[in-house]
Amino acid sequence: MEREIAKDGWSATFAPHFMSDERKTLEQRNQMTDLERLRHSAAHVLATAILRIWPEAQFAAGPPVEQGFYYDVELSHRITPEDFARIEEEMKKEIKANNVFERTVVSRAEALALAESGRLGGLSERPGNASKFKIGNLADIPEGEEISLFKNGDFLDLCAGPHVMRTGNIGAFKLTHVASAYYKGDEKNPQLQRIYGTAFKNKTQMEEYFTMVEEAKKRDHRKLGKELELFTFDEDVGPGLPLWLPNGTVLIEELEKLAKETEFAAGYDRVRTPHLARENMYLTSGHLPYYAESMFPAMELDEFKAKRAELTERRAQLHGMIIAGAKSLMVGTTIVRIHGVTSPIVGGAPKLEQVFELTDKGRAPEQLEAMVLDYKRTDEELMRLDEPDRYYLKAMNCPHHHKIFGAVPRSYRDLPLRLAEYGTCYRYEQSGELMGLMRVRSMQMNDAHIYCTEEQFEEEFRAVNEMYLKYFRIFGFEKYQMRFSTHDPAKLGQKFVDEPELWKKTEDMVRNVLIKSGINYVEVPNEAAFYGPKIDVQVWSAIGKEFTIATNQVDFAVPARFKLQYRTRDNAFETPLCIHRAPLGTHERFIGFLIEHYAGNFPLWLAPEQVSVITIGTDEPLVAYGKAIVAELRANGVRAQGDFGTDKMQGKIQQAEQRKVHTMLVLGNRDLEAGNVSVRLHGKGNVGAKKRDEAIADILSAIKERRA
RNA sequence: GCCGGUGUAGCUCAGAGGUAGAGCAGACGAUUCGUAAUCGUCAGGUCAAGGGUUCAAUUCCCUUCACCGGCUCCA
Repeated sequence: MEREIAKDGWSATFAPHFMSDERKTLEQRNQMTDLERLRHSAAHVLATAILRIWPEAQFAAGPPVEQGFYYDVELSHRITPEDFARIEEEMKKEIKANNVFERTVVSRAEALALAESGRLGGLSERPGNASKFKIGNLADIPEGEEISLFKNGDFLDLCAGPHVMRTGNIGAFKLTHVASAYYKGDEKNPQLQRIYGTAFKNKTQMEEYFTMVEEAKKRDHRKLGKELELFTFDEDVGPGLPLWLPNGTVLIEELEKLAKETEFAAGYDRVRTPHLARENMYLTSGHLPYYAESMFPAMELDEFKAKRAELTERRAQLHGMIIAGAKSLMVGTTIVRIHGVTSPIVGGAPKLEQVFELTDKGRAPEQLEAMVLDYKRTDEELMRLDEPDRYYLKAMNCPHHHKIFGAVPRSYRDLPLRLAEYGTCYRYEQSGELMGLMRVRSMQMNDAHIYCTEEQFEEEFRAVNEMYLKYFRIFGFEKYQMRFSTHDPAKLGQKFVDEPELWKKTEDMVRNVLIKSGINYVEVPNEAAFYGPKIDVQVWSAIGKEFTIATNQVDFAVPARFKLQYRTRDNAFETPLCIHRAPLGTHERFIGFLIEHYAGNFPLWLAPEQVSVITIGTDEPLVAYGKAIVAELRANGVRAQGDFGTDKMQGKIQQAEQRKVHTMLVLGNRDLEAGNVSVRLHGKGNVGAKKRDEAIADILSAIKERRA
């Protein structure tokens, strides 16, 4: 697997790492780096230590990961960070013993026997405590593949390796946190305790790592968002629903400006659509029921709510009365027919919705008969009431855009039609998955849908990819990965629309564009959208979490569901292809990522506070000079403000630096006399005096050109 | 959603079964200063919410809510 080397250093250990969902092959395992071997070995040492304290522990999997290693363990004792010290003590002993990692190859039967006896993942045989997870792991090893065991000291484990030579090779390690994980990642399996740690060749490297982690935490968008007053969350508003403060709103509006300019130049038309729509549209689009659990529950508009409640109540009363009446009068007699099926009353009561019909009218008192008729009437009336009208908050903009496409007759001459909107979508993400701005429940998407013919597809798709790259150059993104997601033929008709030829055709088209454009990408099977293949751009947050920041998807299925058509040159009807694209993703995630990318030190064009004019002292002529400069900047659309108060200059500068104001113009009497301003840049310090007009012109051009 | 952790002033955090503290931010006053903080005064809290134990709970217990970490890198 290719690994990018981070240029700025902070992200080195968070470099992209693509692992397929499938079990890692032996071949891949043998490509483990030295550090990964060491960490994998540390996981075995961790298991050894845990077993010395809790011999009954059952182990599942203990691989190396991006930032260290873990081992999954089942244990009735809840391991907490308070236990770390004693576990680490035992680990140190094992490392000090400098035991060799001995590899042995065994037959499947031998391995199974060792697992049954509890020996695998144990320090000794444990009768009655079979290594159940190891048995499960064993089952995943393909027939014919070598089965190997590794042993360090008394600890014997089913393991494909590879390891370092001796436990003593683990120079430095530390347990970091404990979490939970399902065995084999399946929530139907038992939940295990996952003990995380990290390990390095030596102490110095480990210390460097922890320093870097601290640094990374400082650029976490959640921390900076608070410090710079960009956004906030409020319990009363709801989880995952960010409130954009004025500073954050500046970022949004600058991004929108960029997107609107870029899209206008690229021939997009802007549209606007409501935040919700009727149920029926989402039945057409296929979001219901398949996407339903990611959508907020429906809002029900029930014109007949009161009437419905009244009738339901009445029907329930009649039901009770009929049953009671029938029972008391004719116990054990079949007197009631329900939807044509006669059944005795005694015993189970018929269901409320069922219609009663007396079968033995001669014996039924009039009163009872009247009640049955009333019941039937009530029931029928209830059935005649219109269904309530249901509205859903939109989780995607595509259905609305499809409706716009379909709103007027389209000709091939109208294509490609590019409909763009910063549409606000709402998704009911699981509570545990929310994460600052990176995963939210309300989001504004840099969305557009391009309707085109098959012939136009390649050019359109290529142009979208170029738009990404253009944006990424502006922002100076270097560490990202294009991920091409394709379908899995085995899941046609389930996870993916059942159109094998179309899948193949569009995937080939997309792959072609990628290769022709010389774009570096990884292809991931089984990750496509249900309606077509897609390209996602993956980035990593400050603390190393992977996110999709932009997406470009092909849709050859949903336009047909909406019966979208255009008139062809030969006067026939054809369904267009649709490209869903969001190069700037959503405001929420994109800005979350930008905050971390820039560590809050935004370029001038984006900075919420672009210029602060600071006077040294409060002399009237000086303040007047400062005010004039602020006014001129603001007249030119620059977010400038003056700090003319009585604080000391150093104090004003510190305030501005802490707010990460991009440019500070410091004015003293010397500047006033010379017609100068002293320019100070955030993080760069004083860069010297300049003529006032020159300084203003520089600021304006840097903004206009969106210079980094 | 599930497992674990956390929740004290706007922010960062201290504290303890006997009724709450600091720094910064804020307000007011003084300070006239050349590139990351001058000084003083004042104000700030139902200690997340609800319930329980107790003479007494912010502290112990339970529930709820929110946030954080993990559940995706599976011998």
